Amino acid sequence: MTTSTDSDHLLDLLKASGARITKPRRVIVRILAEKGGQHPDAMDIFRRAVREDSRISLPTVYRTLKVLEEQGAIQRHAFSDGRSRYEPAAGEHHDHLIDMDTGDVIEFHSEKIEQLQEEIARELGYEIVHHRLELYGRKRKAGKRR
Amino acid sequence: MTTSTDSDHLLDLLKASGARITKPRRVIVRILAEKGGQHPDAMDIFRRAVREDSRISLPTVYRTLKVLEEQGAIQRHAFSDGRSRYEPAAGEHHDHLIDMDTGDVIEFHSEKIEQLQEEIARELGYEIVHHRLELYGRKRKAGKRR
DNA sequence: GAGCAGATGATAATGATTTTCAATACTGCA
DNA sequence: TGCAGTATTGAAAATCATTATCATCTGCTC
Ligand SMILES: [Mn+2]
Ligand SMILES: [Mn+2]
Ligand SMILES: [Zn+2]
Ligand SMILES: [Zn+2]
Repeated sequence: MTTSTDSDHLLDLLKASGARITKPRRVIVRILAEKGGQHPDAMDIFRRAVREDSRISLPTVYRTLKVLEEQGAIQRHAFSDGRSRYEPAAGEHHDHLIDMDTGDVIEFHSEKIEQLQEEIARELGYEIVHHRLELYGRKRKAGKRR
Repeated sequence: MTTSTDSDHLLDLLKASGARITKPRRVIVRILAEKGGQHPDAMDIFRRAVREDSRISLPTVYRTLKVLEEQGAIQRHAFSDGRSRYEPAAGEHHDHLIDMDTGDVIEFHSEKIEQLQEEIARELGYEIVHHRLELYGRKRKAGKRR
């Protein structure tokens, strides 16, 4: 169980930024550090948070997420489903493949693609600040000819 | 001036789907087929439309855009600025580089990247239905070392 | 433990997009 | 060309996710 550690890391980032460590923030940060069910949206987090402390409000969830994002502690993604989804910014950069049937989010990374992107931007006279690469697909059915 | 032709093409697609060719639709389609100022959002289109026919309403703009999208006549993009942006689905597939300072949208295409995406999805057991690749950057300043 | 700035919850506000619904205008047909 | 019947429209209200307001509360420093 690395839960405690990851959670503490987020709290440290918060503290370092001069923010106060409040009860709601403890709960929200703990949820973000949880292993299963990644890329939750604000409502997902809110629902889980309420289970731990029924007084927590949705605005506080949003406010905490915003602070964490500004601190670079978490990342916000806007997949094509309206809401924003969040994930701790721990690991290295990666992009996402979204299962259109289940909604599952699969992470991947291609150094080749990353480099090609840089190359393209350079040729166009630009410097990439950030990018977004999302693949939307469905599981390949068995019988693949060829 | 290919304007007339492009516009007519969109109208044909509409007609083919059994939709009625109304005055507002003519105006909106004409605007979408215009050459300059591409990737307009609904409000952009609405403002231009009102100039041609002050009776046109925003909901009608949205409704027409939706019909056109369902017909595959136009594509909707959700760049990271809240609103959706539209463009005729005429040409070949391409991705976008957004100038973070000016908001300019530059189109590009990399067959290599497209193939790498397919490869990655296949390895993960998926078939790509569609994808989204957006580069956000700023113009590279002169003095580039190296 | 007191004091105060920052944080919270309840509630209203936003902004983009969609829905409702009565009035209107395309279209195919007489 | 005239009409009926239905798709489409405009005005206004509703949605949805997210943010702002503001009075109250609470970490945190001394
Ligand atoms: Mn991820
Ligand atoms: Mn484009
Ligand atoms: Zn990437
Ligand atoms: Zn592409």
